[in-house]
Amino acid sequence: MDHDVELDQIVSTILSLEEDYPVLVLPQSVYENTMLSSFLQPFPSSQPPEKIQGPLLCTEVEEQIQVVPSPGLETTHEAEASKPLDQGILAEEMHHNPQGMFLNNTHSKGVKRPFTEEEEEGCSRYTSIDDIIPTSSLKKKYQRAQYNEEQTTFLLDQFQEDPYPDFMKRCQISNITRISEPRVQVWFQNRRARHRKKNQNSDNSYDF
Amino acid sequence: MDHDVELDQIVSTILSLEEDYPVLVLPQSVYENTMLSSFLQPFPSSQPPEKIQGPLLCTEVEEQIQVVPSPGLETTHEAEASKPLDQGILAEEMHHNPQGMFLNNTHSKGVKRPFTEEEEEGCSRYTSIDDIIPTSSLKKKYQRAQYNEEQTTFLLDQFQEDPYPDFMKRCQISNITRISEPRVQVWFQNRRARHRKKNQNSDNSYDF
DNA sequence: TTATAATTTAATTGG
DNA sequence: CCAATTAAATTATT
Repeated sequence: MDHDVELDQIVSTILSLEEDYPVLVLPQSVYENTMLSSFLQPFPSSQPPEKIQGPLLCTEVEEQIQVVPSPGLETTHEAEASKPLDQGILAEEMHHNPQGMFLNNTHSKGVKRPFTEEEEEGCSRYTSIDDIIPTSSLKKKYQRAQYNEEQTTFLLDQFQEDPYPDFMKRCQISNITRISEPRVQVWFQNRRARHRKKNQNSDNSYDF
Repeated sequence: MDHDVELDQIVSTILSLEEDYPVLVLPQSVYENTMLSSFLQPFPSSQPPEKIQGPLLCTEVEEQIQVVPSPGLETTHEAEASKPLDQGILAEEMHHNPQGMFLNNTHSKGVKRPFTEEEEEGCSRYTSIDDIIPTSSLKKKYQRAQYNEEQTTFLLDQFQEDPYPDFMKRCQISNITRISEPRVQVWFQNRRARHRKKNQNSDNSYDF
């Protein structure tokens, strides 16, 4: 479980800056029926995800490795901001317009996630050459999340609007879906890879 | 595949200055069994890398994109020197890191590589959602090298000795591993980042 | 088995 | 140089 308190605080802080930032593009139905601000709240708990407890589903964890009691897992996103985060946040960057036109080569626009400890490094699955850690018993279990349909639908929707969400957008998505921001990032990476592979095949398949 | 003839010439030139320069620190076994000079030669081709043809592995490329015939890929490092290399030699400087600390950049020592054309692009921008994610047809293919174990072991060995090899050392490493000098530099950058991330809890992970 | 989450690593971008 | 992020490839889980 990569619960990162520091990152949660940063996410909370950056979410408080929402007003200065372009908001997520939401489905049209949202604008018709609902206030926009209500969609920046998490999914209502009235429809609890089947297997998801916190922001991340842990399929078969809470082994003996789980030591940290994970204080306030359900409310970490709403936790009070306690860090000024006065570095690395430049609200007005606008390298990207909502129509999907990128002004320069990079997709990495807007606010970037600061350097936080995530992915504890000692748990490499692969026997790297320099990792001379013979104790495979300490190896952490491979954790695989599974997102419910509500979450997936929302992610797919956002993917349509912007397959390269910056840190700010990922925080908003995280806040809504209750999926931690790093998992959101991984989801988009995998989604892009899948999209890329699909298009690559379709490019060459027409001459069959 | 960033084959840069001009850079190869520079590499060759600087390698010719080896006598005036400190030599790579090599594993102890080298001193016992082999002449030092023999290790400044490339890895013997008697053990050909499985998928590596030249200095760079191209997993599934050499498609229609590959246009340049890459003249003398295997011997570019030994090419005759033709450029005096009288520019870009600065010994010492201070540099600032985003964490707010000024570090004495004692790593950046010796000869530095002059600017080379890392050119490219001018690629057309994308307009539709499907084209935001670049595919191989639209964009120059992202080429990912993969170094074999012999190369990786040698690089790791050198990293242990000096995580900040200057241009001269990188040329030597390039000459031995048959990995182009820019790739060597990228490898060390990524390696330092990984090392930094692994023990970022320590006081100053910038000190190796 | 496929689908997909997670991990590793080379490469890129911008500062 | 560094931080962050990307693509590519692979591994692991369901």
